[in-house]
Amino acid sequence: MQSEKTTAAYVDSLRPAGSKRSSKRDRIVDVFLRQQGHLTADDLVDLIRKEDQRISRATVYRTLAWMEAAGIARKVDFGEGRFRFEHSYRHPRHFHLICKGCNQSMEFLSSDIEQMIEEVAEARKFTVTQAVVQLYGTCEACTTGRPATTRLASTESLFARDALRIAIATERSGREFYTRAAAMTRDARARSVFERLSTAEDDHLERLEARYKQLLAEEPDLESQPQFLFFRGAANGLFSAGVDALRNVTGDKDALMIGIRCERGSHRFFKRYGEKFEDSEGKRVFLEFADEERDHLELLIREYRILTRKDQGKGKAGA
Amino acid sequence: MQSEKTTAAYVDSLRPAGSKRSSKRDRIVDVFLRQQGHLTADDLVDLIRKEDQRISRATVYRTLAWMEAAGIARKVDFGEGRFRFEHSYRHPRHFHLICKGCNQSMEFLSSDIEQMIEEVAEARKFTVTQAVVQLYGTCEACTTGRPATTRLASTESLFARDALRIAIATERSGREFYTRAAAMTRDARARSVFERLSTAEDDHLERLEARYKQLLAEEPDLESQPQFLFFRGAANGLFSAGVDALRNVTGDKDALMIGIRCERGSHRFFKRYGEKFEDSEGKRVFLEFADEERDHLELLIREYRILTRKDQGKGKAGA
DNA sequence: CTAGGTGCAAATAATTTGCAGAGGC
DNA sequence: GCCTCTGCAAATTATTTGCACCTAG
Repeated sequence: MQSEKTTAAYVDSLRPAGSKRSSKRDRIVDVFLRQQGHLTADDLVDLIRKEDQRISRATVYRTLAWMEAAGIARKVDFGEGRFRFEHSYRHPRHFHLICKGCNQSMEFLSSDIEQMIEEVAEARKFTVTQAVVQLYGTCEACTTGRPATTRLASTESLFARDALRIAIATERSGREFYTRAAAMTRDARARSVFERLSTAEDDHLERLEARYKQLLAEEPDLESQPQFLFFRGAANGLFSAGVDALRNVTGDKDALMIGIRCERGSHRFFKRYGEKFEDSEGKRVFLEFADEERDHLELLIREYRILTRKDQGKGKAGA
Repeated sequence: MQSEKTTAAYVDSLRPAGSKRSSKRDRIVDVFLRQQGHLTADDLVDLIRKEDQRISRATVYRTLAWMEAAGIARKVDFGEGRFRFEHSYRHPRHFHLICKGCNQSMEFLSSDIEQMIEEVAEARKFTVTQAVVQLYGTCEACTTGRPATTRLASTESLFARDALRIAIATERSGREFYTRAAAMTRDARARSVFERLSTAEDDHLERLEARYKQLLAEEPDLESQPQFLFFRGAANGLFSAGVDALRNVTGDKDALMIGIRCERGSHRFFKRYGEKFEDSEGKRVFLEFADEERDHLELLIREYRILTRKDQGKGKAGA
């Protein structure tokens, strides 16, 4: 459970200027942040009433609107004819699976869907501010008997777990890519760059694996929980396509170009998913890695330019 | 504009058993089917009242529920706190872009998103009955000035246009694939199969192109309308990957195998999109092509088996 | 002191329902 | 004649608002 201090700091960081504090609102926000799942306004009123009878339904509605404006709460619509609310604290944006049998909702995220959405929006010149993806149907528990899965882990933990898995696969494939590239590269400078990056990826890999272990130590049942983050191309690491491509490659420049492409994808991945956390340490680690991948990227580009100049020099000399 | 006869037949085909007809309901259904776009219950009441003052709001609500149950109407929720309704007649299922500026909604479809959704559902063992994808934001007209694009074409026409484009690209790439495969194949039987299929694809191509031209003749501005159907892998035809793959191939069996894979994708495409039409001639054409592609597929598989037996025979004879 | 914030009760807004009468088969 | 459909008005549900009072800065 999160300490009150942490959520208080979180709320303070979002509290809009020119709004006065009030004990009622603080109490509502506090109760709301202690919940998980998707509450209706009425659910929240009931929860509040357990702690304080003197809070009116109107105030709860007003506070919900206030929290939404502040970015503390997100309004979600499951087509029930009323809204539900989920909080953003340590809770990245996501999509929903909604079971019509048990009225439970599950969360997931798909990089691939997000990307397709961006492509559609771009083609239509549409600026997306909010993407809603909701799959209605029947969950596993309702289809089979009723052994409802133990749903314990927070979205944040699941997100961290899956993002780390992808990151680890990426670093692993990156290490392989750079090791192979170093072995096949003739240009000495380029080779030493590949060697350096191979070592760097190895270092990242160790840190990520340590973090993954730590995560599992904190929540041992995390590994058995269902997949949350879907990211097709990255299941084997963002460099795995590059490793394949390396096989049909002859020049050092080609290897650098492949590295650039992979590294760019990798940078984007860490940046994008680092930013997905509304708040957390995971965010810090991912953004730090994003920076390092960007450094790698720049290094590769620099090296590519040098090699290109060399070739041109040769070309000119030869001509 | 659709003839009344056609929509009447459509409604009759969906009318549930044991329900009796009534002039009021018929009138409401008729008015509803004449509209396009997403109507609120109130919009519909207003429209009805223009033709008949004696119809009550309750009846409209009840008829809307009746139409939804019959599959004539689809309830859509744009998070406005009330529902809207769109009809299914000649109107395939789709996703929505919703502009918060002008409250207009646009429709689109993405094969890729649909596929990702299926993958997520399968991984979570979730049975999806309805997939909602809604992108909220600002449309082009609201972002720039106000030259609102002429939105005239029906979803069905746009769907037909884009599906035909993909189909044409697929047949074109299929023809190229089979022509090349025939040229490089040593086995006489297999070669003649490839030649036959090349001719078949050429025939399909002509028919599809004729249909496409006809579509444009009916609605000349169709080509300038925005993209409706998004299907990444198929922009260059479902065989284009096969054409590429053919370059790195040596055996006749490999060529057959690539053909099988492409043909399977192509069959799926025609089947899936043929079925998307709630009702139409496009459906018939697509399903007919799906059948023919399935025949191709079976032919290829048969040929593949024969070639495999030959090889085994040789292998045994040689051993 | 003054701009918010709060409670209460009334207002809205979309949709549903009970009931008595009308109408199709 | 029976069962469904319909109109009307009242009920229900989720949410918002007017207004008088309260409270933090």
